[in-house]
Amino acid sequence: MNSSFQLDSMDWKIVDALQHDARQSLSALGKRIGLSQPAISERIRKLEDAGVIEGYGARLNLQKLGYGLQAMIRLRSDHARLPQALKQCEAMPEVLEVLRITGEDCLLIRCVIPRPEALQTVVDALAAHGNLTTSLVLSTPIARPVARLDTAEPSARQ
Amino acid sequence: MNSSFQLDSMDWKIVDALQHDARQSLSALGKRIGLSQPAISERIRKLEDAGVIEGYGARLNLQKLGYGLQAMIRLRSDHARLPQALKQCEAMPEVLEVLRITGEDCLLIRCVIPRPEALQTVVDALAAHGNLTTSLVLSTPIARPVARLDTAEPSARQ
DNA sequence: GGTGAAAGGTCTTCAAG
DNA sequence: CTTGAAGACCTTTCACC
Repeated sequence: MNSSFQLDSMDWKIVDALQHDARQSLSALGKRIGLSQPAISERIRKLEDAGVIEGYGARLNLQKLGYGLQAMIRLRSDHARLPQALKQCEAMPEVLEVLRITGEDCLLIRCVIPRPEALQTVVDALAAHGNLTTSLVLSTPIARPVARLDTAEPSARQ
Repeated sequence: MNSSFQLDSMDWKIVDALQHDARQSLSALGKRIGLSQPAISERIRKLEDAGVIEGYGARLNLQKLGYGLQAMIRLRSDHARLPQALKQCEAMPEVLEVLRITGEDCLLIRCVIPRPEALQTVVDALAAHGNLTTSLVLSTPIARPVARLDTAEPSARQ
């Protein structure tokens, strides 16, 4: 099933708490949101089984890992050359994320760069597959986890 | 300070493992990478204290959470109107990430959208702060955690 | 859906090598 | 860095409401 999962307000509290700290104990989580520990355990299991929660990961500081620069590169190419461009992206560990998007540009590529010189090799490699528009990331003013939009109950479907 | 932290190959193995599964037990992690559990514990503590590891979060499936659409919006504005634009972004929970970038566009805004109609309200709100270029995200061909670039060569080239 | 208790596993902290 | 062990904490499982 690729459709959405029905989360009630308790599920969202659990999801919010796990986004903030995925390593906290289930008993601490239970106290925080007012549910018994076995109940938390069961709900998390269901969220995992349903694929809502895909896993747990560490939030890392790219700067401290030695990646002082981040770049967003838009690639404008024709449809036939896309597979080749993606293959090139896969081969470069600097590329963390590739989005296939609508509009004049086909791909939006996020990559990390240890040193300014390293950006050149990435750009050179990608330029073979289309026209590039490269932007350096100066800062990240907003970065936050996904939240429930409707404060109303999810049963309020149109 | 804000500079990089010296990670040896063991530290990188720990970071890689924690990116893959942050909830695994430290003893399991130790067995996987060949280090005793107290040693793992101590290294993780140092990585956390140094700010390399900023926290732990859940990886969520946006589709299953009810966000079928994702959009990347570029906003081109003048410098004086940027604070106002950011304030607007902060006020919209659909906006997950805002990047300040170089180039003709000032901001790159990632947002999630539950239904197509919801994109309109986001776009309308942002359009007051500058010219928008909106792209829908069709797919995410690549999304992977950060890894250590090979010390020898920055990246494999075809 | 919820509680509470027992059994087994895990983390931290310590010693000593 | 390692092993080993003690005590505290956590998770799972179960019976039960």
